[in-house]
Amino acid sequence: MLKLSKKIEYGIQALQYMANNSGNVISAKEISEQLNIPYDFLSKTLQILNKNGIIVSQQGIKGGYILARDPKSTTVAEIIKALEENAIIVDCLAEDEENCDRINVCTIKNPMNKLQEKINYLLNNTTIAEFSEV
Amino acid sequence: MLKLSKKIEYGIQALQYMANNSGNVISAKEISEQLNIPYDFLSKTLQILNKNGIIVSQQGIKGGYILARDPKSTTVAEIIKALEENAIIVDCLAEDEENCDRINVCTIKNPMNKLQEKINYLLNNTTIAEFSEV
DNA sequence: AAAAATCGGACTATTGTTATCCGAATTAAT
DNA sequence: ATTAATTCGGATAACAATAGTCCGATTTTT
Ligand code: FES
Ligand code: FES
Repeated sequence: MLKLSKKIEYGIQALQYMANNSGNVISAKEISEQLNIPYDFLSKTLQILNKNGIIVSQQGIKGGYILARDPKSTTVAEIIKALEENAIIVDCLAEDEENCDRINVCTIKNPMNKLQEKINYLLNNTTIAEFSEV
Repeated sequence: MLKLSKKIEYGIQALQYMANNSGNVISAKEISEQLNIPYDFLSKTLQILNKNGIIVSQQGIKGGYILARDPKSTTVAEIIKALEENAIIVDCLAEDEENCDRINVCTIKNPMNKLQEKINYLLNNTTIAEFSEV
């Protein structure tokens, strides 16, 4: 398994939708209906993206969200991080490496790290803008 | 999340161990003890790798496993497939694409596929041999 | 015959993901 | 002021996937 969560998938799709409607405040309801994403789940996702600076919210009636930045400068890596997830392929590459109870028997850390860095490069170099270009 | 399963992680580490002891038949018990991997779980993993041609088993006392091929020609992508898992980042890129109930509202298939292909390239070009070079 | 190993199926425990619910706060329009 | 539409935020439930365990059968060497 090497799958992105629905939170990330929906998040990216929602950001893509917002990028394609830039200038307008878009409500969670609109995105939910247009993209057939469960409303409550999407709301949570957008709230997290707002909290972490990827989008800006406007509360109250007529409220909704707008992209905080140029789609060209928002990377998939940043979105994943903003959604409070990560893209780490094996436990031992997590920040708190000392935490891994396999550290003493681990013989794959270095080679796995090479692979990880290449994946990071891809995620750091794919932006929301690329999702807008259909 | 973009994590490899323990089955894959243990599998790769076990193959790496076998590559470093090539020529010898290695038992699941030995690998389990040396690498501190749960025996039953590892056994299952090795049996699947055997069934799908990555390693060759020898039954009975003095039995165990040997790599079926040159470590240089066994890729991570092949290992994942042999373990009957996959490395597909979003559902809609699975083989049975028609199966995805979001196909009609999906606006991310093409861009996600580009990312997927780049990841596939990495997995197809990383071999067990690279895990042996410490 | 015994011992040490693979084989294979079933099962359980644990965790992680996905989805839902509900009440509170905010804001615009009436 | 009131109402309506929205975001906010915490709790919880339903579901799925992962990880780990157990046990008996089979194979093969000694
Ligand atoms: S498995 Fe934790 S250090 Fe590699
Ligand atoms: S989400 Fe299934 S086709 Fe894209």
